[in-house]
Amino acid sequence: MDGQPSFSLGPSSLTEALYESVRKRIVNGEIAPGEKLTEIRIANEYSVARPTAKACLERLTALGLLRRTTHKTAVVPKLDEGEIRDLYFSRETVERAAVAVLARTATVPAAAVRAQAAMKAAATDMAFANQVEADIAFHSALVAAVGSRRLSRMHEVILGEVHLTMGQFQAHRTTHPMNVVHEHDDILKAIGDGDPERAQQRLTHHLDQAQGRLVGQLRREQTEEAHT
Amino acid sequence: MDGQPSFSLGPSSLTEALYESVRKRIVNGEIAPGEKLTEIRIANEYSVARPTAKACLERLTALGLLRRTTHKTAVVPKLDEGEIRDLYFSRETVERAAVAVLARTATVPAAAVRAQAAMKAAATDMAFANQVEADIAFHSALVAAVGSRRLSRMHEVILGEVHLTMGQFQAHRTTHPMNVVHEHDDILKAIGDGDPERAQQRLTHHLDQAQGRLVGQLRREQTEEAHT
DNA sequence: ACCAGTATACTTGTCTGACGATTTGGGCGA
DNA sequence: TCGCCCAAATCGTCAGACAAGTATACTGGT
Repeated sequence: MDGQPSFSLGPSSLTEALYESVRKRIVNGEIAPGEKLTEIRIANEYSVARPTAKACLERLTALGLLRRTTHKTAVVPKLDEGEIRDLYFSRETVERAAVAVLARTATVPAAAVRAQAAMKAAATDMAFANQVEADIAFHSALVAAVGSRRLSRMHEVILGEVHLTMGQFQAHRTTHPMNVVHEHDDILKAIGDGDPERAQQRLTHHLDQAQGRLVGQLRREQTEEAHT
Repeated sequence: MDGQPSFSLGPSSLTEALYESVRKRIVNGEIAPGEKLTEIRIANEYSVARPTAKACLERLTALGLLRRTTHKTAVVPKLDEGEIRDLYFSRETVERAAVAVLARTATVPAAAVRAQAAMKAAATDMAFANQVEADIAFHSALVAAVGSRRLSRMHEVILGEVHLTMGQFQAHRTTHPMNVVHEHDDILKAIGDGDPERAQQRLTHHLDQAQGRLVGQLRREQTEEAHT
């Protein structure tokens, strides 16, 4: 698949490249939730040694992108409603702090506005994958602009699970993406005006909407599944 | 919640036991900051294979308890003032969210009051190590009572670095521990009264005090170091 | 005589292969 | 039909060899 060396100054380390590749496949939904991911399978698919695959699975497990108990096969998790709520509670905690800090100095991250532009483009092209990508980039830019290494690290883990869940529902996506774009704009506007309270309020609203869409999708899927 | 097993006989896994042991040695300051921690050293000290030691060091690096760049030896970090501020900013973000949730339902965690009792006992006995331990347990109980797996996971990482820093300064500790006990009591009181705003305010005050003590200690150490 | 550049050796990290321990699933017997 | 036993598969651990980077010592030049 990865044809030429092309540029592929892909992470100098082999384990790093492997990790990134598997991570991408998981969050993009290429590997279905509940699917068994054995060390041997990874080792064969990528032609690497098993310990290398093992290290990769351990890292992904630590980030919550895989579930595994001792002596059992790792599986990609399917987040239920309770876990989605937990995830978004944690996400809200981190991002509220971030936008408050940014609004206090009226700092609008350049990377966030770039992500917004990319999202609008993806919305008109109906490119779902790019949409999700841009959405992640937007929120990531918000937190990164705070300049706190630890906050960014926490957020990265959270966003990993968010990305995973969005990727799993990506195929059946129905809601119009422009709503999301407008909600993002509202947040940036509040930050630019130096209004921390409004920025936090807008962010909470946006995340509540997103969470609602996910939970709704999940319920729809479950009822549909019960009919089979 | 932390129900019965409570025997916690050494983790069945060898890697787990090794990890816990090394972690304890680091956060307790038994391994000085700046000290080189090679894989071979760990392997020899515990009579385990190199890959096992490697996995251990990788886990600790991921948690921020070790710093390592490619092809260089892992060292236990010495947090400078900027990093301590970053650490406490992240800590405040997480714990503020926690106490707000608890205060909203006026839920005072039983584990927290137990930790308070332990802290008072340690204070009268002048047992520094137990003091730090109880302090960590108190804040950990606060977050755990929220019931959010992800918030607890983030907090665990943060507290690891906090523990590390406190352990490094533990020897030269001068401030009276009763101040800390009273600050903790204020927080619990506000939670019990169901007053989220005051609980957050008390928490922020407490963390500012703690951060100030650490930064002060750090500066004193540096000037003292410059005289040699 | 001192400084800079280079080459060598040591340390460290990474990758590969194999063995033992444990859990899960299926088949046989009661 | 239920329980026990066996077998297959998977995970955890150990041992070894290769490649990369860093530090040190040496030599040449100033």
